[in-house]
Amino acid sequence: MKKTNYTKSKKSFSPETIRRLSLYLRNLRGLKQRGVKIVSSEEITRFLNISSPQFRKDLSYFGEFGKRGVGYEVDKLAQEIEKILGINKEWKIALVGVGGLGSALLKFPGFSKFNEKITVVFDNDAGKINKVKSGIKIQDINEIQQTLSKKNIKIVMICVSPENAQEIADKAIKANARAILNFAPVSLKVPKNVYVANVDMSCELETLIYFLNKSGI
Amino acid sequence: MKKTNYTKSKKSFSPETIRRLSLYLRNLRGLKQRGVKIVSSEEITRFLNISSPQFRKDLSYFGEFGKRGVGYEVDKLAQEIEKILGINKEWKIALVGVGGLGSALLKFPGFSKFNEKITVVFDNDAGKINKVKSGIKIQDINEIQQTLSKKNIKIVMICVSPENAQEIADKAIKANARAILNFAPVSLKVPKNVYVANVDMSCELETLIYFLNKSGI
DNA sequence: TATAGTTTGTGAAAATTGGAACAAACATGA
DNA sequence: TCATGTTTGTTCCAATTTTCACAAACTATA
Repeated sequence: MKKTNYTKSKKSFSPETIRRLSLYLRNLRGLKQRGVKIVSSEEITRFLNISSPQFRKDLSYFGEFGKRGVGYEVDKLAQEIEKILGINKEWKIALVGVGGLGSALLKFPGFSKFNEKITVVFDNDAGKINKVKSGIKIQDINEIQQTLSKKNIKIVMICVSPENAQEIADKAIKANARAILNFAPVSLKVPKNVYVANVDMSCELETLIYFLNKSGI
Repeated sequence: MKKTNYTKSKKSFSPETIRRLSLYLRNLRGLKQRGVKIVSSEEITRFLNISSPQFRKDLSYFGEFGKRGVGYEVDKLAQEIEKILGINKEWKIALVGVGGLGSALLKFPGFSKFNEKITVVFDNDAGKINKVKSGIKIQDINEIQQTLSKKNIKIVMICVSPENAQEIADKAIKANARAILNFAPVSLKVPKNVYVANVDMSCELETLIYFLNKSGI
């Protein structure tokens, strides 16, 4: 008897695939700015430390976006990846902790462009609350619950000291945050339905030092 | 005939192992500060999203550091990992670009503590050159060659705009830098003997948004 | 000393991830 | 229209990475 293929298993991809899609997207935007209309998998991966089959396979998990014998339309593929990542819609972000790093992130062009916008800012320092920074009024951290609910914000960037990071994470989650971008050098404990990404500079630096040191100065 | 074991193949480990060692170290330092003397592989991994066999195996690539039936001495293991990573000696770091992010990194406690120190700072803005920031005098970027050579600095943090990042990387490499911690959202092209680690915030954020979006808001 | 209870270190299995190869699809030019 | 050359999408295979399971080593207690 012939087996039907209804259960054709959609092969699952690595989370690394998603990270790479983000890289591809950045590159595509650069190409677009330079006026490039068509790009091949070979060209786009040439300087990315990624193989061209890897690129094609990453895309294949989500559909067919190229034309054989030709390549990929830069603009169209960029839009498709934006759709895949979900950044075709606007995402509002709350930032907690307006110290040096928090202030820098408020000005960071990588965020303010496109559809990822820091729209609310919190701090616990009375000297900062109600001041305006980069066009945004700093709110009391104790208002986080009502503000996130009212504005329906699900993403929180934590830029406070490692000692306070867990407490802030707890407050954010209580206020229905679902995703945390953590800049504090500490491991956060969160429930399973909350996503955490760590931007861990000292970890990157130490990894770098290991390989540098091993190579003999 | 009995085979000698001189050629016992030291199994090779993943680069992820190194990244995890850095995480373990941070945790051990936290435990030490809280006065904990002994820790088991189960306890230390409990909140790290890492399994306890993974922890033990990661360490096993470098030696035996625990006592069976007991666990690991917190302070001793921390020192051993510092030795493995090479951060038991002091590493001098140059920072290029004293904008918002660069200024924040100068104050970042995760770097200034321990043996990783930013000792030189460069910028190309005449208004900033020769000013002192966080106790360090900002130098002209054009002095990078002689300064890195003279002070024997091998690690460079790049905190400039994505447009200028490649040019800065080229200058740093020409000045004999061997490791680059890149904060600019761009992929750098470097020779094979230069190590690059990227701290890529927008990439992390977009990965986060993907999973958040997929989960249904 | 012997026994029971822990926890490490590690070899082997399982799972995941990346790479190579190739058929299918398209373009071009004769 | 046909042949040639190019590039994608995908299957299969190789390599890497993680997990599992358990012997070895240690403590504590009777």
